[in-house]
Order: sequence, then structure tokens, then C-alpha cells
Amino acid sequence: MGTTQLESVPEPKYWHLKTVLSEALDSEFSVGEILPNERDLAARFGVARATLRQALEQLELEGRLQRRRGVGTTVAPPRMGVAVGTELHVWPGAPGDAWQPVDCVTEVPAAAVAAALETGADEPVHTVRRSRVTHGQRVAAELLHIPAASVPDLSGIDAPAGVARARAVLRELQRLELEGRDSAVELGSARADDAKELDRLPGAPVLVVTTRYLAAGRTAALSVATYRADTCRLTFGDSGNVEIHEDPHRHAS
Amino acid sequence: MGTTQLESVPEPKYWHLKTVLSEALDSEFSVGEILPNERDLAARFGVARATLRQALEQLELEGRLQRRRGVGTTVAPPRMGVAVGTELHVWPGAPGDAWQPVDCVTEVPAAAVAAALETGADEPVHTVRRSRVTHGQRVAAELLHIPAASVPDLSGIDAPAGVARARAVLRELQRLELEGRDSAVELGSARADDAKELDRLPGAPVLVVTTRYLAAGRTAALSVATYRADTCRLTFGDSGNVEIHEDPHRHAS
DNA sequence: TAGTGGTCTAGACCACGGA
DNA sequence: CCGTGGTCTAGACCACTAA
Repeated sequence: MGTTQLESVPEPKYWHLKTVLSEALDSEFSVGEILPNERDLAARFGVARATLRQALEQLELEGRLQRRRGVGTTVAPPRMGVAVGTELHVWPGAPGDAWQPVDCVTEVPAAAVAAALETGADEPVHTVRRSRVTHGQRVAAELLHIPAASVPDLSGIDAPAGVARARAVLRELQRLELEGRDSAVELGSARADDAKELDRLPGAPVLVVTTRYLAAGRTAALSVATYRADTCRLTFGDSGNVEIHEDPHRHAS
Repeated sequence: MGTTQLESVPEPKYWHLKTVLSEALDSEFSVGEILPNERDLAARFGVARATLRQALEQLELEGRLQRRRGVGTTVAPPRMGVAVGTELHVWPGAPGDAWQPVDCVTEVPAAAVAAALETGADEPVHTVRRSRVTHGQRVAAELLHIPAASVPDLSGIDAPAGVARARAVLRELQRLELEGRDSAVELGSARADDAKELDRLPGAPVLVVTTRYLAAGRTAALSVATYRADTCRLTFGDSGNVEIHEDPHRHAS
């Protein structure tokens, strides 16, 4: 036939759309600027709204866009670097750490937490809730699990819960000698409570950082911190922290 | 009215669906088992297929499911821990590292890479492509950028590209003294080339690990590694590496 | 109250894998 | 070839925000 078949691998529309939008963001928009609404954009590109939304979702996942219901879609600033792996051999709650205690409860934890802490099934655990603010933005929410056995001298505190108790638990933790630490990062989706704390909808993508603190040959504390994946880049520096100004991954190929 | 209004905050259908499916996966399915197809599942729960797919997407994002076109949806095994932050003060390509060189080209890089390397705009850079296999699975693809100035004694090599040249560049790199390193982790979506290497569709969620290697007071190499976010948990241990058996994040709350 | 993004539907067709 | 998940459409209604 006379028809040429160049499109041997037809690219999905939303993928092509994402590329076009991405280039437009680089050249025609500046940070914080509001994009046209989804219905107009879809009409302009001649696609259904659902298809446009698929492209926007990808761009939001990559931290290029920010969407807020009732407001609109704006161009996101570059992701902020958030230090996670520095301050070796320091307990949570040490002077100058980036976290702010919010609450504390003491109870027998869920089975998964007990297993990670290697505690007995009936052993009570203090769970401190903390939040992290960087550059004026709430970037992470944390649950810090501390077996009651790790902080035995908590007798003078009568507060059954709340910030006061959280501070007391953290203070007692400093008395132990920290022997080591290991962390893991994985992708997750925000639970309802974390989503509220992070000002996102439930299910929003988050980076979950799980850290075990070791003392006296056992796990003395377990931190599960959820960071906003759209706005954060987690940095693990073992040398001086230098900012990488532009993302080499974005434009490569 | 006599009708009670308990649903003050109506939960989205796909969110409830995700919870139900998640519990079913825990109790009624085992790893590797094939779920009913999407049309049957949607009918069984009385929702449109698109709504069901929204729930499945979330579960896949959390590493609970694996979906393959033409095959079906299966229950995913727990995420594998992949060491990323150990082996301090070791160059890429050192004996025993987990990466396998695939290719190497030498050319003037994209602007973003040049900026991160702090090289001049016209300075050539070796780009080594490597892939990482763990537990028999391709888990990551890497582009390793090395300024030509970091490996000046590359004269005896006549191969213009390919694995041989990659090995030669890595070998030369070992002659420098590594002074430090810093890494960053962020969420991204797989480019077409990485997706093919990782056996995923383009746009699949990945964890992008950017590492700068420092020597002689400058950036001697820059690694951009993309890990499959669905199957990997990146571990950064500064003490012995101990596996966390079950994810404390999954079941909490 | 008007306009935004978020959810949901009931279809259709396509690309891929295996029999 | 058939069955799977992946893409796409053209609507509808809801939840939220700001004026």
C-alpha cells in the first residue's frame, strides 16, 4: 500500500501529553503559576478529561505539579532536600533535631510493630507521634515506638498522654548509649491520619523511612516516618551536605 | 427524620475497596496466586472496572500486587531489601559490588548532568550503563557519569563503546582516592529505556537514587540509579544489616 | 454561589501473552 | 485464537475553596 506506517510503536496519548506539558512547564510557566483548569486543558488538546488527568497525575508524582481541590493546578517548586541520614549516633529527641513531638500514648502495639521491636506480645510500648517542618512546610509525620523496657525510669511522670509525656520519654531515651542504626526507604501511600497531618488526600504517595535504633544489643526504638513524596528528596550524606541544584534525572534522555 | 446519618464523611468507593481487598490478600491468598480478572472482580463488588482499577493501582503501588498485561494480577511477595548505603569509601566497580556493566559511551552530557558534575559545558563525560540483579531479579538500572578528567589514563583502550570500555573506565576509577559520598532518594517515573531494562511499563514508579562521589575536592562521578519502587525496599545500614521481617507500616492503624 | 479538582460509570478498542 | 490488563471516551455527580 502507499500508506506509510511510521508509528510502529504507538505511544499512549497520555504519555505524549505528559511530554508536551512537561516541556511547556519548562519554557512557558514559572513556579507557582496556575494552569488552566482540567476541562479547558482537555479540550485544548482534544482528549477526554480522564486522559488529561492521567498525564497530570504523572507530573504530580514527579513533583512538577501541585493540585488542590477547589483551587486549581499550580507549578510546583523544585523538591526540597531533607536530611535523613546525618547526625550519626544521635537519639531521636536530641537537641537540634528536626522533629517536634505532638503526642504520646502507651499501649501494647500491633503485632507487626512488636515483631520488629522483638518485644513480647504483651509488652507495653510508648508511641510518640512527631511531625517535621522544613522550610515552613510540613514534610513528614512519624510514629516512634519505644518499648517501655527501654525507658524504665519514667516514674516521675504522671501525664498519661500528650506532649509532656512525649518529651519525658524522649528525655529518658538520651540516657542510653546508641550503638547503631539502620534505615530503609520504600514507597507507600498515606494513611488517613498521616494524610491529614501532611495536608494531602489519603492514598497520596509517600516515602516511608523505617529506622531501627540499637542499644544494649537490642532494638531500643523503632521509627516509622512518612515523607511527602511529591515535595521531598531525602538526602543521605556521609560527607558535607551539598545541594544538587537541578535534577539530572529529569532531563536525561 | 428517622434515618440515621452515620456516614458523615463518605469514604470513596475505591478506598474502601482497597481495604477490603487488602484484608482478603492477607487472609485468603498466598504469594504468587492469581486473582480473578478485573471484569469479574468489578462485577463481584458491584463497581465499574475503572473504580476497581483505582484500588488495584494503589495496592500495586504498595507492593502488594503485581499486574502483567496478557497474564493477570498476582499476589506479590514481600519487598526485597536492597542495600544502598553500605560499602563506605568504595568506588563503583570495586570487587564485589552488585552492579554489572552493560555499556559505555563518551560524549558531552546534557546540561543538567554537566551542572551536577560541575564540569564545563564542552567537557566530555564517560557514561557507563549498569544494571543490578538481586535474588535473580532485575531491580535497578543506573547511569554512571564520569568526567573524562577523572580517568585521564584511558589511552590504551581502543574500544569506542561497549562493555570492554565500561570495565576499563571503572578500573581506572579505582586509582583515585574516594573522599566522600552523598546520596539522595526521590520518587520518579521510569523513562522508556529504564522501563524496558526493569521489565516494567514506561511511567512505572521508581525510586531514583542520585549519588555524588567526591575525590580531589570535586565530584569525580555521579550515579543516577532507578530502582523498581514496587519490589524494592532500599536499606541504608550503618550497623550490621538485619532484615525487618514484616512491614510495620502496612498494618499500623 | 461559582468554579475547581476528585470520584464514578458503562461502555469501547488496543497490545500483549500464552495455548 | 482467546483472555488478560492498558488506554480512552463522554458524560455525571460530589467535595472543597474562595469570593
